[in-house]
Amino acid sequence: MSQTASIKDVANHAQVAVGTVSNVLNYPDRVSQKTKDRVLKSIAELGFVRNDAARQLRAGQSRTIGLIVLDVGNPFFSSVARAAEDAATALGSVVLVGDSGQDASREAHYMDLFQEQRVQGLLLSPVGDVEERIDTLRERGVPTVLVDQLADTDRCSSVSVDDQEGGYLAARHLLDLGRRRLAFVGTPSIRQVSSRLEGAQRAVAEVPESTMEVLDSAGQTVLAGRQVGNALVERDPAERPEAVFCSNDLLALGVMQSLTMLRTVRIPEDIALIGYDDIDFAISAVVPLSSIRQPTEALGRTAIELLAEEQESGGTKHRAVVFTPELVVRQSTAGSPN
Amino acid sequence: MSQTASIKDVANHAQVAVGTVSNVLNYPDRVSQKTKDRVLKSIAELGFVRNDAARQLRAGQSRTIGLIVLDVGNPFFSSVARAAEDAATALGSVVLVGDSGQDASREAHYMDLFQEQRVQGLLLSPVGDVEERIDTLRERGVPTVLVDQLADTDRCSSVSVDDQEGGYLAARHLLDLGRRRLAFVGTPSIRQVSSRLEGAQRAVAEVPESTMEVLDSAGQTVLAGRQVGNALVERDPAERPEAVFCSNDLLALGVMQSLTMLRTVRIPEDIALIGYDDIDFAISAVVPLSSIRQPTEALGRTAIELLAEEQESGGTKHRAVVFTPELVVRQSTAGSPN
DNA sequence: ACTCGTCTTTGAATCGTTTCATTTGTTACG
DNA sequence: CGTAACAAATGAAACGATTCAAAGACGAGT
Repeated sequence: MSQTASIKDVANHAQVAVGTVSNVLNYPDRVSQKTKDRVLKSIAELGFVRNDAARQLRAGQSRTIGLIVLDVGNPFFSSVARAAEDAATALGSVVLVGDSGQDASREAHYMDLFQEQRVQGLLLSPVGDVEERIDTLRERGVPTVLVDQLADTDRCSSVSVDDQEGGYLAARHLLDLGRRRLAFVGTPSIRQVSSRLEGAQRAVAEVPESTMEVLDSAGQTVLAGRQVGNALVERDPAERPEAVFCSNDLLALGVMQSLTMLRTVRIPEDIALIGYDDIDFAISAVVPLSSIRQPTEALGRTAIELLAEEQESGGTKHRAVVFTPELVVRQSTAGSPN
Repeated sequence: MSQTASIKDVANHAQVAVGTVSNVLNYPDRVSQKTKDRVLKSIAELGFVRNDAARQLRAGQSRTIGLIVLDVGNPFFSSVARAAEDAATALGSVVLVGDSGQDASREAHYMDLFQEQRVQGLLLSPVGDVEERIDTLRERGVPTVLVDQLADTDRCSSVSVDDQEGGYLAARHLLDLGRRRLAFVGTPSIRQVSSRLEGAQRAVAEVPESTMEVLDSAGQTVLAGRQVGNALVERDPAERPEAVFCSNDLLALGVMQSLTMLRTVRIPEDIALIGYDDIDFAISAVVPLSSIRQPTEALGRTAIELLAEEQESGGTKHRAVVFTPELVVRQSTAGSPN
């Protein structure tokens, strides 16, 4: 009683064969009402709970989908995760979330773990170069969908948002305000970030006399943003950029904190500031933050859909869905456009 | 090759017995160097990956810990979850996170799921009345630790923060500012929230002429806060409270958005506002938000420690750890104290 | 050459399900 | 009354790892 009862215990207690108990659980129609009642009663009395490990072992597959994100603390990812969970639940699956924290070894750790768990599939927002590993996974029958990053459709499916376009929109917006000396804050080693940077550089290239410096941040968190912000505050005012584009809202909020802390810098008058992701907290910032909105629910939902397609096709057909980002203008970039 | 190789395949390929392969994996010392090399080579060639289901089945236990939180989107919980994950990783376990969304049926769903997975233990931030269910779990050998809620030490362990004290601190602070007509915003059906409310009421009882109305919000999110805020804005100014205490920062930020949107209400002059949790975003709000800080890392870490203790004692000894919250004063409650 | 002890290796048994070919039971019909 | 048709129940055989008693290999000591 103290230890969990097995299906065999239930069978003994209900005076039936183990197969019958299994049928009650999985194919209730095959069992007569009378037997069913008896078995269910025994299940309740013994407090029987299915052993998922045994079930999986037999089935050869779990009902589990692995999701590896760059940072669960980032509302962008928790929103994507939530959407994916909901979509998966509707299909009778469960999503396990792993947080790589932008660390390639933690990412690898979770990939190994999920492989051992024989997950149905993997949703991955990659840190490093994972193309080879994904090939391996596919060979081993673990379909993978890249999330928030475009993939070759030869290799695997992906859902993403056009980061170049988003970067372009952000920088173009800053330039349209009349700002010429821009700064980009982020960690370009992440592919999404470098795409946003490229887009921004394209916009800068279109406007004569405009420049953009790149400030590499230590991570993509509020804290990292604060550090960059402090560095900006310490600069000679003439050396400060006129506008700052942060590769996500967390960074932007951190930068904002530092800039506004000592009231030496005014936003947007002295420095216009724009983030990326349009998280819920952007609107309620000290200075409501302009941002680039991404459709998080659609990302999460589509990721699950694509995974289902991969499974159906046996991992042969891949599809890349790309959403379009949207500029959201708020006070942090208010000001007379030229 | 396309399908995953089993330990038996490896054994054949390396010309050894299955037991030897298992030993290479689990007790490398028992195996001679020569054999080990050969087996490892076969493992690499066949791309063998351990099947966790089979391992668990045999072991009777998984290396998994279940964590059910009220809302992963809430930075408070994602921070606790992160700390718990780190602590668990150090012990060689993995944390699976389930989001109940403050819904008792989703909570039950995850409890069932984790039970089927035969988790090592459960960390639970409960929505409804779970005491009975916890008794059942304990009987079935699943130790449970309540997170962010005090428990009878007869039944199970718990890590929590003194919510009454936190509520008292918040309300007392508002009263000390000279405010007399307070409002409390939250969902008192959640135990943590009702404790905070009780603490606040204790403070109000200490100050003559002071009152506090209770505004029941639909959830504990930014959106729910916005709704309450809108209702306050629509009130006749004379009917509005002089100070508002929200049972968490998300609600407070939502209320703040509504109040400051139309600039009809000034914070803190017209309404002083305080939240709870002191999430990272509180400091960078339109009006930097006063709050009650909780030690999230300590909560997560301690939860795992207590779970380990439960396991060692076989679920007989329980312990309740209670941390003390801390008032953090920012601009949203600035003003001359009386 | 033989025994003893140590170090390796073996392979059958086990964990708890699901599956499926068989057996058993029941009803209907000629 | 015999049997065909169908429904319900059975139980042995997987699934893939770990465990452990037993067997095998090998060198040292007598």
